[in-house]
Amino acid sequence: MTEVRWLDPREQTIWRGFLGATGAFMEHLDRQMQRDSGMPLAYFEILAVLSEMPDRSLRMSELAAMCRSSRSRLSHAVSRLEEAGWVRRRACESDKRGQFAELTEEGFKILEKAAPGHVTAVREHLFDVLTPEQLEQLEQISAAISAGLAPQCAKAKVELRAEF
Amino acid sequence: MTEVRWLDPREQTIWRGFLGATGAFMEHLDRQMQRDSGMPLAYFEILAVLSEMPDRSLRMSELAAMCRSSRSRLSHAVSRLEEAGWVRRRACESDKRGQFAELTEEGFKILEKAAPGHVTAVREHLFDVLTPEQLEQLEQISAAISAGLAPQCAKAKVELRAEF
DNA sequence: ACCCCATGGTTGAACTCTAAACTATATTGC
DNA sequence: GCAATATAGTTTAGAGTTCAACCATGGGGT
Repeated sequence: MTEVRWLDPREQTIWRGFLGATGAFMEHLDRQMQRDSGMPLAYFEILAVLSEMPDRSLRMSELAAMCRSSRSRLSHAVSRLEEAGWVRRRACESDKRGQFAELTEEGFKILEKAAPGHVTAVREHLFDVLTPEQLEQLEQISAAISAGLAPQCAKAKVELRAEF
Repeated sequence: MTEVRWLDPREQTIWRGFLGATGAFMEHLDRQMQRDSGMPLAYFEILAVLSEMPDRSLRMSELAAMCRSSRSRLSHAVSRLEEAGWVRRRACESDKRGQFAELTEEGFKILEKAAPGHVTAVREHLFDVLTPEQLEQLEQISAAISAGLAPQCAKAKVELRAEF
């Protein structure tokens, strides 16, 4: 139980800047998707991930992992997408607990319509505003943050077990 | 109406890395706050911003701007925080449409309790995993993204006017 | 074979967020 | 001074998310 190391003014500036930039950027992308294609960005990501899979289908839990989504959230989302006719569920033969989510033909068409606007927005507000060096740096920074987070998840699991 | 410039594999990697890192990081902070202090990160930010103001109070719209929140969202959030007794609304004398949100003594205490865990998490997963040079870079990158987004907002307002 | 627990996934309730409509006050231009 | 419009903030309805509880199947150990 040591003393808290508060953020000094310089760190505050960096932190607020980071929050502001990523927050505004993500919000912009989400709004763009909602406005132009009538779905939240998270749903677009589901369609996008599915479209890149052989058979355009994936087990629910794998899909959740790829989309950084909880199982519950994905389940709700897929239900919604299923109602829209863009995704269909299929049982898994080898594991009867399992479910596949599969992109429908209609879902693929919707994805094709939505993708250009999304990619354009990403390019315009990320790749076009950063220099090649900055992109390199951003890659390293992202990697470092992810790496610093990974043990945390592992630790959480261990602690869960340790409760007995 | 020119051709879409799709992301090449390298750009895809950077983009996915960025999404993964920021997504996981923010989610971690949100979960930490929810678990340890029973409120979403967004609510903590409201309390934090208020606490730094003279009189610990701020007009609703200014508060919304500082928290990168819509007016509607802030209104809901403040209602919730008011129920909890952590914030109180006060009418504005000079502009009778206006409202101040003011941090209560109890709200300040809650904030003091929640802050150490939050700051520690931010430090642990951001400042401790990046080198001083990377922090510098991140600051520049954030600034560039924000700058690239700012004209967009201005443009949106102009277009709104142009509809007449 | 059976018990125990882990895993895959869904569900329902409570909560948060968004968008649009709405009220009330302020401001502007004639 | 008044109509038109802009601004501040709230409200309502609907959509999305979270959390915990839940069902069903799978996989050991004994």
